[in-house]
Amino acid sequence: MVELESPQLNAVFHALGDVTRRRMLRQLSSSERTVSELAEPFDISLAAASKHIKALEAAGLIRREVRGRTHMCRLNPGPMASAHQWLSTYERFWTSRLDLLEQRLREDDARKQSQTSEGDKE
Amino acid sequence: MVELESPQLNAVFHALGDVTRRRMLRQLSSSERTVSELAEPFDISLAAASKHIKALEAAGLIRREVRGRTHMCRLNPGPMASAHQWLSTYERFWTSRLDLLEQRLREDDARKQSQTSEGDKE
DNA sequence: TTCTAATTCAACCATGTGGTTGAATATAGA
DNA sequence: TCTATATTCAACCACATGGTTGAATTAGAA
Repeated sequence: MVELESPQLNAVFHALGDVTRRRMLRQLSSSERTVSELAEPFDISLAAASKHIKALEAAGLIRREVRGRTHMCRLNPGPMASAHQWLSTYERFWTSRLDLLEQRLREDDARKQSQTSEGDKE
Repeated sequence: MVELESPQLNAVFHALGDVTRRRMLRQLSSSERTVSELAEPFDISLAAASKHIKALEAAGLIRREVRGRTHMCRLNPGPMASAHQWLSTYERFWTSRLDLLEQRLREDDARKQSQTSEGDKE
């Protein structure tokens, strides 16, 4: 059910590649917040904060519920799970020394059967 | 030991926010490759590929070993582990319904003690 | 209705990004 | 030594990004 297509991942990783936005997510992990509440800790204009929030929303990382004139934002964890899952593919590379040995063997293997049939998708 | 400071995370997430670079990492997960080997599947110039590789290197996601005139690249998993770990902080938000209930309670809690002492760092 | 608060929009700016091409560098091989 | 290969560098371009300011929009509150 978790989507791993590129456009989504692009947006998610891009959104996460900014400290301000990561801090906003951190804020939302304790409770939902309005736009002004999210903007408050930062020394930037409300308009700038609004743009950051739109980036998070575009990546699907947050959801917004308009209540009168205030916009209430809350975390939407799905895309984070996708990113997490994408990274998990590489988990064996950092987990154990044993896996490292295994990897070496697979490398030799791959090296033997020259460059026929590149199964790499993303 | 895993570093979670912002500049590193910025570079890592930024590097991951591009399909070409993610595909390059995918290639490197089966075996180490030279610059030209990494560039081959893409319809871009070698110079462009070289830039992508530099971005991955800057993020610490790959290591390069110069062997004569060829540059051999291999995966460096550490920073991926950092990103993975960063995301893990939010794991409870997507794992179980029970955690979702717990989160609601924490939200109410946070809401009660107004906005005093924002402990949010990133 | 009128004032004020919450948020976005639009225009603008400096800088970054991903791509190009052509030249430069350095090494392997004849 | 001469030539071909592997890679980077430099200059350039179009467009995205993150920021600004000031005006517009919308909805509570008086």
